[in-house]
Formats: sequence, structure tokens, C-alpha cells
Amino acid sequence: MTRLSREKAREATRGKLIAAARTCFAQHGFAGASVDVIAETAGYTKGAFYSNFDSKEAVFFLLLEDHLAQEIARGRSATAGSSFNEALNRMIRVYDLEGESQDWCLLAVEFALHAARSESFAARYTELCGNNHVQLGRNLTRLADLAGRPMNKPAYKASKFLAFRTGLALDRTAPAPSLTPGDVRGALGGFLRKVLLRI
Amino acid sequence: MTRLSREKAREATRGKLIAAARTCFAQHGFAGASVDVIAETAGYTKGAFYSNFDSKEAVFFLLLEDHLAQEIARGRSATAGSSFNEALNRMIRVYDLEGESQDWCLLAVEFALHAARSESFAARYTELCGNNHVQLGRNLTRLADLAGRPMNKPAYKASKFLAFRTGLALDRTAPAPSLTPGDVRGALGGFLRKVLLRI
Amino acid sequence: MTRLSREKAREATRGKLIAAARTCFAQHGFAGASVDVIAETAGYTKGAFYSNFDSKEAVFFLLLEDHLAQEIARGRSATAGSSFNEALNRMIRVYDLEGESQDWCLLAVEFALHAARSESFAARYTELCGNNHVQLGRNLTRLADLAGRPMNKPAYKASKFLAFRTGLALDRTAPAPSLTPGDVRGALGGFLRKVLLRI
Amino acid sequence: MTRLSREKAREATRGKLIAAARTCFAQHGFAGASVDVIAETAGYTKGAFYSNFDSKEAVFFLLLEDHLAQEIARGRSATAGSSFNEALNRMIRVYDLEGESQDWCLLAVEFALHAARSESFAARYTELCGNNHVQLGRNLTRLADLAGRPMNKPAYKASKFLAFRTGLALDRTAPAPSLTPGDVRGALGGFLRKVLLRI
DNA sequence: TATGAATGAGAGTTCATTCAT
DNA sequence: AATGAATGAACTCTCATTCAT
Repeated sequence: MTRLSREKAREATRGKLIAAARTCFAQHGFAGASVDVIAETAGYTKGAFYSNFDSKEAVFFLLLEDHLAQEIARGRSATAGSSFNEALNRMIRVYDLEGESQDWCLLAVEFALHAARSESFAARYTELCGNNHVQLGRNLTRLADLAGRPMNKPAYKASKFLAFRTGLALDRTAPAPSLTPGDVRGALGGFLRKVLLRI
Repeated sequence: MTRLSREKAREATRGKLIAAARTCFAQHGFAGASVDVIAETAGYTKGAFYSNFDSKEAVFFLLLEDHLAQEIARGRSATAGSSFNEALNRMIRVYDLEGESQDWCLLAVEFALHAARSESFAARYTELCGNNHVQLGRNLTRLADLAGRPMNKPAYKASKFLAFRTGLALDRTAPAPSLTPGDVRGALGGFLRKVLLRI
Repeated sequence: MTRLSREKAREATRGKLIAAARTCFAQHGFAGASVDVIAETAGYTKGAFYSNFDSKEAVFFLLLEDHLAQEIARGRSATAGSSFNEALNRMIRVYDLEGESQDWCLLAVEFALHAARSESFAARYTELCGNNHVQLGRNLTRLADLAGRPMNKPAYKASKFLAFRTGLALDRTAPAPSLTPGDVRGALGGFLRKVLLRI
Repeated sequence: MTRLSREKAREATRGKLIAAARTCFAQHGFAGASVDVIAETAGYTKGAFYSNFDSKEAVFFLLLEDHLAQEIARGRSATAGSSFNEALNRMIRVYDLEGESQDWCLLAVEFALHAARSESFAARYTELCGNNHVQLGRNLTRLADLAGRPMNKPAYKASKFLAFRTGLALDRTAPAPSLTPGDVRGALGGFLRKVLLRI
């Protein structure tokens, strides 16, 4: 019991720190969010951060991994039904930029830039993204199946889709976005239909 | 004459510093490029930099302005002829990601992120982008005219186009891009035809 | 019995921690050896360390005490026979820098430096060293007796001897030592004969 | 003139920082002396330190180099005359541990320990010491010449001499040294005569 | 007795910016 | 106009030590 409560407490701390990191990174970017502030936001000190994680970068990576994994899992559920239209709408919801997703897009962009400049970081990042494209490709293939359409080079299609989504995210990010949430959903849907499924 | 040659000299210094800033920002990012290195790259010292510009941010902004203005001007030329197909190809060339454009996309992305986080910066940035969308919208309208197609909400279409382009740039930026330069041109062309012109 | 086995267990833990500290201090120095690593090396955690010792410094002191006591005891045995030549060789062996002795010299040096800078530490250190000089002086006197030579100011002679020995240790410590183990034994022997015994 | 006063000012700052580093390193050791305190001692801030030197280690190295060079130069002068006795006394004065020399010995010891543990540092350190032994060897050879004695393996003899000197320095370092300054001079002289020159 | 989560002071280093020259 | 010495705040990360469990 003692053991358990210790583990629980640790897990709770970890959770708070991760949540704080999520918030801070999204608000101030990877470079702009200091470990000090992240820890403070979580109600701890720097030391707690470093006894839970190896480095600032490690936490960011963790966050990114988690997010991608969730997105893929949600996409799998979304494309599990039998109605194409419903599946399409669910996929749009998975990839639209409401809620947490917008923050994540910003972070993803920051990390893309970081990877473009830090060799040591690039390898791990490339692997992560490659895997994400493959997995998303599978989900897109299921979507195409539902539409009764063929799907060639699914990972490549996934790249294009994510590129568009990221670009939209950057627009939504602006202090005065050109696009509304509805625009984004419309754009994603149009992209999926026309560019990917050629409907 | 002394007056004139002084001004010339000053202008030359400015030019070299701006060119150096362009290179350095593209290579290392806004935060990663230090004023010291920029000045050194230009063959001067920090002091020259601060004699010519108010801050690091100011130069970056200048760079962005220049680039957007050029892109718009090139787009105007591109859509000036009478053949839609030729105009489309020229537009693709203006916005593809070869040559300097790729660097610029990275910088644009960095600035978008910066704007999302610095209020003081956001206002000027918003204005710049809004204007860019309007101008690009005009060029897209001319393209639509050549295609004999209607163009609604041109600035909004411009937003979508730039979003996609930026997303593609981010992909090309990766250590192992999913997309080839040909893919990019194909994607841009397809986007212009299908999404914007509905051909 | 429970009491006894508990004490035994505690003693075992202490022993392992002390051995680990010995190894770590010698390898990385006093400052460079973290309590964390020492405890881990012993197969425990920080907590065990602090349950058994007051501080990092305290353990180091303990180590030094033990070592000096052993050196003196070995010196007493070495000078216990009746043949001067054999006794001299044994003494050289006690103070040469092979085996554990070299590590000890490094640690001794580190502590000397520490004592020069920490007042609180200095008092205990001084006492320890003074005692060591006196004891070694006695052993040197016995050596002199065997040689049939007088011995004046034995503690002072001991100081000089140890100074030389420590200096040699520092040389041996270098990545590319100037002196071989044989050189060291020769130098110690020569020093004992010429400087201390004036033979 | 402007240029000159700038250079002068810089040189003055450098000088003050070096002097402060000397003091602080000697007082608190390499690790114990923080850049912050060194800069403050010199009347500047950390920033000034880093615009004058690459790193803390670099300054220490500089200090060590300077000191060794001076010691060698003084040794050359000391052995330049024609009277052996006078030369010997001068050499003793060069290597006795009064004045700044004692501090230097401590620092030298600290760096020896550092070199024993940091590979990256070891190379430069080894070179420095090797050179020092050779140069001191030359001075000792000149001393031997004056005494009309042969000198074999001068660099090796130099190693032994410096080892002894360092050991003595460590003793003098103690809060309650066993040896007086006079003892040190006596010991150095004896060592030079007996061990090195076999007089 | 031993654990290990958390502290918190402090480390070395970087860099945009200022200002006397 | 250009220099570059100096600032000073901010950064990531380390570690001896404490204490509730």
C-alpha cells in the first residue's frame, strides 16, 4: 500500500508536469517555455522536473509521441464503421483544429523546424513521422474502401493530407485567422474527397 | 557628394547585412541566428547591425515584407498573359519550393509561430499577411479569368492556397522529405485546379 | 537474535557502501563522485547512504582514517624484523604506489586541498595527519635502529617522506607518467636511505 | 589614440580578470571558484569574463602556462652565473614555496587531478607538463655543469624534483604545516644536491 | 532500515542590447 | 558610421540533502 501510494504520487506528479509542459510548450513554443516555468506551472520546482524526465526535449518528444498515437487510434475508430459519409465526418473531426489539436500542430511545426536544424534530433524525428504517415495511410485506405475507391501510395497521400492540415493550423494560429473552424473542416473534407479519393 | 557617397556606403552596408540575415535566419532559424553571426557573415560587427536596424526582429520583418512583395509582383507577371495553361505553370513556379522559396517558407513559419506568441508583434504581422492574402487573391482572380472560371472570396482562397504551400514546405524541410520537388509542383497545380478553380 | 542479525545487516550495508565510496572517490574524485552513484555502485539508493552516514564528507574521512591506520600497521610489521635491508624493502612496498595505494594518494591529495579551503574540516584533518606523522615517525625510527643510525625529529622526517611520496603519486597519476613503478620504488628507497638515514 | 585607449582598457580588464581568477582559483580551487565570483572579484560581471575568455578552463590553463613559463625563465636566469653555490640558492628561491608559488602549487595539483580524470583535458595538459620537464631539465643540467657534475636523463630528474616540490607544497598547504619555509628550502636544497647531483 | 520524490541553491554558458569611443 | 567591451537576465541541467513513507 505504501508502495502503491508512492507510485501513485509519482504518477500524479508526472501527470501534472506533462500537462504543464503541454500548456507551456503550446503557449510559448519549445524554446520559449523554460523548464523553470513548466515546473512552477505544475506546482513543483525544476528538480522535480528533472527527476521525472531526462531533459526538456525528452518531454516534448513524449508529448508528440502520445499525441500522434492518439490521433492514429482515433482515426482507426473513425474509419471502423460501414458508412463512408459518417467515417469521413469522423475523420474530419479527428483532424480538425479545435481543442487541443491546434496547440499540437504548433508544436509539431516547431519540432519540424528543430529537426531541420539539429542532426542529432533528426533521426528520431524522422522515424516518428514516417511511422505516423504509414499508420495514417492505413486509416485513409480504410476510408477509401468505404468509399469504394482505390488508394495508391497511402503513406504519400497521408503526407499531403498532413501537410495541408499543418498549413491550416498555422493560419488558425494567427491573431486574426483568415479561416474559421468551419472553413477548416470544409477544407479538410474537400481535400480528402478531391485530392485523396478523387471523388 | 560626400553626403551622397556616405549614403551609398550606408546603403551598401545595409544591403550586406540584410543578405547575411536572410542566409543566417534560413539556416538557423530566428532564435538560432545570433546578431553576432549575422553581422560577421556580412563582414561587420554587431555595432553595424544596431546602427542600421532597431532590433533583430525588425530585420526579420523587413525580410518578410520584401519577400512577400516580390512574390506578389512575380505572381502579377505570371498571370499577365493570355494562356491559362502557361499562366498556371508560371504561378506554380512562383510558389514552388525550389531555390530561395524553401528558405522563405521556413522563415514564414517561424514568424507565424512568433506572432502567435508575441502580442506586440502580432499586429504588424496580421496586417502584412492580410494584405498579402488580398494581393494574392487578385492574382488568383486573374488566373481564374484566364480559365474562364468565377472566383469567389479570393482572399480566402489565397489563405487556403498558402496554407497548403506552407504545409508542403514543412514536409520538404524534413531530413527525409516524403515529397519530391515534382510532387510539390503537382500538388500545387492540382490544388489550384481542383480546390480553387474547381476544374 | 533479531537484534543481532539486524546489526549484522546494517554492518553489511555499511561495508558495501564504504567499499563503493572507495572505488568511486578514487575514480572520479571527491567532488566528481555523486552520492547517487556511490549508493548505486553499492547496490542501494541514496537513502541507504544517508541512513548510514552523516554526509559525503564523513565517509571520505572514514576512508582516510582507515587507510592511514592500515598503512601504519603495515609499517609496524615491516620494521619488526632484524634485517635492515629486508625491512627497508618491506617499507618501500608499503609505501610504493602499486595496487590500492595509488588511488589512496589521489584521495589524500584531494583531501589536503579540501582541508586548505574548509575551516570546519581543517581541524579534524590536521589532527589525523599529525597523528599519522608521529606514528610513521616511530616506524622510521625502528628502521633507523635496524640500520644502526640515529633518528632525529622523526615526525618531521615522516612529513618529508610523505610529501615526496605524494608528489610521486601525482606524477604516476598523469595520463603519461614520467616515472615507472620501478622508478618510484627506487626513488622511495633512495629517499629513505639518503635523506632520512643519511647512508 | 582612440584605438589605443580601447585596447588598453581591454587589456586592463583582462588583467584584472586574470588576477581575480588567480586569487579565486588559489583560494577555492578550480571547481570551487565560480565564474560569477571571479568576475565580481575583478569588479565586472560574468559577461565580461566570457567576452575575454572562452571558458573557465581556458583561463586556468592560461594561468598555468604563464606560471610555468615564468618559472622556467627564472630558472634560466638563476643558473646563468658561474658560482654553483649562488646558482643553487637562486634555484631554491625559484622553487621554494613562498609568495605566489604556494598557490600555484595547489592549482597545479588540482589540474593534475583533473587531467587524471578528463581525457579531453589530458592531452593538452600532458604536453604542457612534458615541455616543462624538458625545460627544467635544461636548467638542472646547467646547474650540474656549474657543479662539475654529470647530468643523466635531465627530464626524468626534473620530474622527481617537481614531484618532491609538489609534495612539499601540499604539506605547506595544511592548516598546520609540518614544515617551515626554512625546512622547505632545506629540503629542496638537499634534494638537489643529493638526489640530483649526488654530491 | 531503506526508499526515492522533491527541494533549491548554484553551476557554466549564451546573447540581445547598450553606449562610450 | 561602426566598433566591441560590458551588461544582465535567462537558460538548461546537477546534486547534496531532506523527509514522508
